[in-house]
Amino acid sequence: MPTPEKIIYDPNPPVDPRVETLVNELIGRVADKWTLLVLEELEDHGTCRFTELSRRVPGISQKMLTQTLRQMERDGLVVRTVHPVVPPKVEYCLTDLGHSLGEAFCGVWVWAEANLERVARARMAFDARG
Amino acid sequence: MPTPEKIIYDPNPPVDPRVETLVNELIGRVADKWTLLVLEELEDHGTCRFTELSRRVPGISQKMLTQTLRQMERDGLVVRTVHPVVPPKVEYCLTDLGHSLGEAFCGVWVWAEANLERVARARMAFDARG
DNA sequence: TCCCTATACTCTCCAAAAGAAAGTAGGCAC
DNA sequence: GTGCCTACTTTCTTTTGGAGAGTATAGGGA
Repeated sequence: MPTPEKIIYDPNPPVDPRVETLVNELIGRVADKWTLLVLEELEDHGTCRFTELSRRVPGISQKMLTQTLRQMERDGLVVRTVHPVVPPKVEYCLTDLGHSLGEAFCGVWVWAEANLERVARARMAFDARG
Repeated sequence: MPTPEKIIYDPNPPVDPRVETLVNELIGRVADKWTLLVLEELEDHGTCRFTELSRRVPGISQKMLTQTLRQMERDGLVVRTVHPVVPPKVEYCLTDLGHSLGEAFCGVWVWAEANLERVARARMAFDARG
């Protein structure tokens, strides 16, 4: 006999599971540490060059910056403009979509700033409990 | 002679760089794929047991679920309640802090749902350009 | 002439993180 | 005894990430 498959009452509105999967994937893609930090820099400083970003985003490697920017470009979050000069000059800026994502993340930045202390205290308490 | 250290005008309000570093760290910690998905499940379904979560969060391994829950507990986002019975029973639920983070992320879920199509189209266009 | 600089990558190598799968504890039903 | 149940660990393999060197090209200086 197959597993009887418990019926659990779900108080939430029925959502197409395929949409949910896609949303989860997109969240996983976009809620990435480096994507967030790059997004924030471009929000704050507008159009930036590659080296400028690598200086501004603390701790990012060139490899990850390139990779992150490519993915963001593919997802339609940034535009990449190449100026055919020597030495090379490439500029990145947010699209409307990228900007709207930045706004969506605004609440998280505010939360982080507001709750730094609480998290720090929670960690100390946890670590003290062993 | 040391590098002359270009002076760039920064239009943003001066923020203590130490605070910024801490916020960045916290964002990196909290804006993690699995943390987000677990947070969302606990928001939607309230208190959950370990196995329930591992069933609900698509694709998570037991190792990552344990690890994610531990970190969330350390950060004060969830409470872990052990019922000393056999077989073991452990329940997880969000704290106020966890709940507030869930609300902060709400905008991102809404954004993802609203912009799935745009991202999909952007990707197709990008891939078509080669 | 040769060398150096600047920029935006790209490549290679190694360490760290994540995933898959099997193992563990310890009562309980059979 | 055998096997089951849950919430983990442990081990092993694969993937990912970071450090650092290499690349192309034009202009400037010795």
